[in-house]
Amino acid sequence: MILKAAETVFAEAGFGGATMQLIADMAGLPKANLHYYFATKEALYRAVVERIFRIWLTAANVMDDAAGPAEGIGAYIDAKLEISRRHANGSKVWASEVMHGAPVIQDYLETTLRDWTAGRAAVIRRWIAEGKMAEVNPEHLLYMLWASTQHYADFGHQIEVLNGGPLSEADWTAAKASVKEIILRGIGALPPS
Amino acid sequence: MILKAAETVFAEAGFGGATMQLIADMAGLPKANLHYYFATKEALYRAVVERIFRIWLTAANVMDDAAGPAEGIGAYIDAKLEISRRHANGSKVWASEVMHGAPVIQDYLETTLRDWTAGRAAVIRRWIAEGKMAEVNPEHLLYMLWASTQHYADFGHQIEVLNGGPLSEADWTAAKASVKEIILRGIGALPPS
DNA sequence: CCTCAACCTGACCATACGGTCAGAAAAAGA
DNA sequence: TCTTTTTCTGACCGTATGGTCAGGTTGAGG
Repeated sequence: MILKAAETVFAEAGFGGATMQLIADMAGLPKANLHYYFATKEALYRAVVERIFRIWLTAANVMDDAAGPAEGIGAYIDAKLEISRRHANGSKVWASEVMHGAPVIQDYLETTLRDWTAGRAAVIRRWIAEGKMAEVNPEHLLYMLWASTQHYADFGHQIEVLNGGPLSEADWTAAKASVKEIILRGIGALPPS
Repeated sequence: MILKAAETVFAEAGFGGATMQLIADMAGLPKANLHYYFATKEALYRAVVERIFRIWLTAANVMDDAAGPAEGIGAYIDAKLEISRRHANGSKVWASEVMHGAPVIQDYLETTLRDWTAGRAAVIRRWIAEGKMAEVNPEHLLYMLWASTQHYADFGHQIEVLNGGPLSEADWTAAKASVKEIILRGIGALPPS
């Protein structure tokens, strides 16, 4: 799987640090063959980023058919942390792309992501109006959800060092519980303990 | 200022994408002169990263002499968001470094950062024991603090696109208020609204 | 068995990059 | 002023990289 190999190399070395030779080696085929499927390094990179963005958006729909914030946002946190765990490399490539000014997926940000964000912000506003949660700024809440979940992928190395090794099953469970507990209580969607 | 120029270029292009020529141009001196002050690209990069780490640690001390979590963690959030605003490039370079496995500052993670983290986790545990906040996992709380504050620097581009332009003074104030409100209420350090 | 298109590959090329170096300016001492 | 040390610079070099290309291999259709 070329895309898988490319994702790994791009995540580990960044776009500039990645070489077609490295990707080819990891995918187990000669470099020239890569150029048969992807004309340029940028084309391959774009394919990787778009693949991640799709996963990202798909998983985001768990928030849709939820009765209230505790259920909807809770499920969203679980889903995003699961992505951080299963697709850590993808998350890193995405983070890298955005950090460098989104040279490749600027249009996605301005269309798909902007629409998605506006939609979910509206849902949150509705929940607030229905008295199901505190009056928090929906956009900043969304940023916080993204930040605290993706952090486990993007800064996974740092977390592993501080944790003294890779996160165990129990560690991941604790992470999910902690993030959900703090945020849900923080937005007044949980009874205060 | 060479370090300033290097920080900008490394932040915008990543280590692999940055070139000594670009940094030299931005600093306004010939490339060969860069190599007079910094023998290799890696040496320059290391200097940039270490500079950021110092800022990062220094600002972290606001949490020290605080009576309780509302005050201490609140001040820490303010300080870290201020860093995200004033040193966005530095934050990006740090994020990039960690994301790629911390090839240069691995030792810092294992010594200074690990010690700092353990110390602050102890403070949080004390606050919990004193009944000043809810029983949350201190480590995961710290990760959440880092994530939700640094996000405004590392993903600043994405936020600006969604915001329809750079964050205004009021936007930054709202960001600080939102993050503090949700987290402080989330850890039971604020009266529930 | 032949044809043709899709798939694959070793060898090659132009370029851009990190780094070097001999020596010029400039500054600091005497 | 002369000497020495530090700072600076244009020109240059070896290498690694993205990309090309002519030709080989494979396999489905007839």
